[in-house]
Amino acid sequence: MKKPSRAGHLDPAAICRSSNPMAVRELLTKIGDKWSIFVVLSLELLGGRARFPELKRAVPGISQRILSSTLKTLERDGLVVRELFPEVPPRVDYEMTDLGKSLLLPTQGLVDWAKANWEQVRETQFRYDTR
Amino acid sequence: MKKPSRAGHLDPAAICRSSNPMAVRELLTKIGDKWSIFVVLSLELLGGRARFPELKRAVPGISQRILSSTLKTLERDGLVVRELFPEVPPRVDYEMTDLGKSLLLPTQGLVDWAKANWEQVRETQFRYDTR
DNA sequence: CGGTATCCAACAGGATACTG
DNA sequence: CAGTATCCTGTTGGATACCG
Repeated sequence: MKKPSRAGHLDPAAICRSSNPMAVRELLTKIGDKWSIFVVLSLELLGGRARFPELKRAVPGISQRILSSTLKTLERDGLVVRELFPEVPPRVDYEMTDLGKSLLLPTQGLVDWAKANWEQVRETQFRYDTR
Repeated sequence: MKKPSRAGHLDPAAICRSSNPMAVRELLTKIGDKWSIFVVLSLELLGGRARFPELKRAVPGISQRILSSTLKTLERDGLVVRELFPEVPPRVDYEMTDLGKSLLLPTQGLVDWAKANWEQVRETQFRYDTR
């Protein structure tokens, strides 16, 4: 397990040097898309394992096509696993992997930040726009 | 200051309930775009304050137009401040705000995750693609 | 049920040229 | 110097219809 970075002081140089910075951007682009975070969080909310229509209900507003492609990307990345039961009608379970669950933890950091500061961001935007 | 969330167990329900979940997605979409993170990190790397061409040099590959619009968005969000010196030729300084700096901290969590797990993600992708 | 195929609108962002 | 204007392309994602 990786230990959480000690707070206090942050070294942006270390951030930029750490492995390849592209990984960071790719990760952010990936989980920063319109639905991934919600799908991951909803799947965890459903106990870490759920069927397609359960997920669809748990993520209001998502279309079938987007849920499908989002899950495929998550599966490709190893964050969820897909299990097909060859029944009629077919049934598919999606389950969080340990890797997927491990991503929830740092995500929490951003959630906390958004929770703590988003209102201020909105106000700043408003002031900027109404100048 | 917000205290880092205690590890051990994570409550996704809390994540989903925390303020509005839209804030989280908007934040991720924002910093998950192609250049924002690099601009923010580079600005911090340059000591938290820099001029336009310094930033441009510090972020290889970014175009003038994109750097400009990225900075404008960051300014609108209150993550950086823009200071114009009415000289000829004009000169503009960009500086990180405390809010902007505070975002670096949770970002570090994702950086750590990417550093620790990205190779595994790539391998998983490769295996998925070559099936 | 759990998708894929097709079509389309919106937007991000790159190249280039121009301006106060 | 520090942008903006214009043009253009690729990608994201929404709607709908069809398939095994």
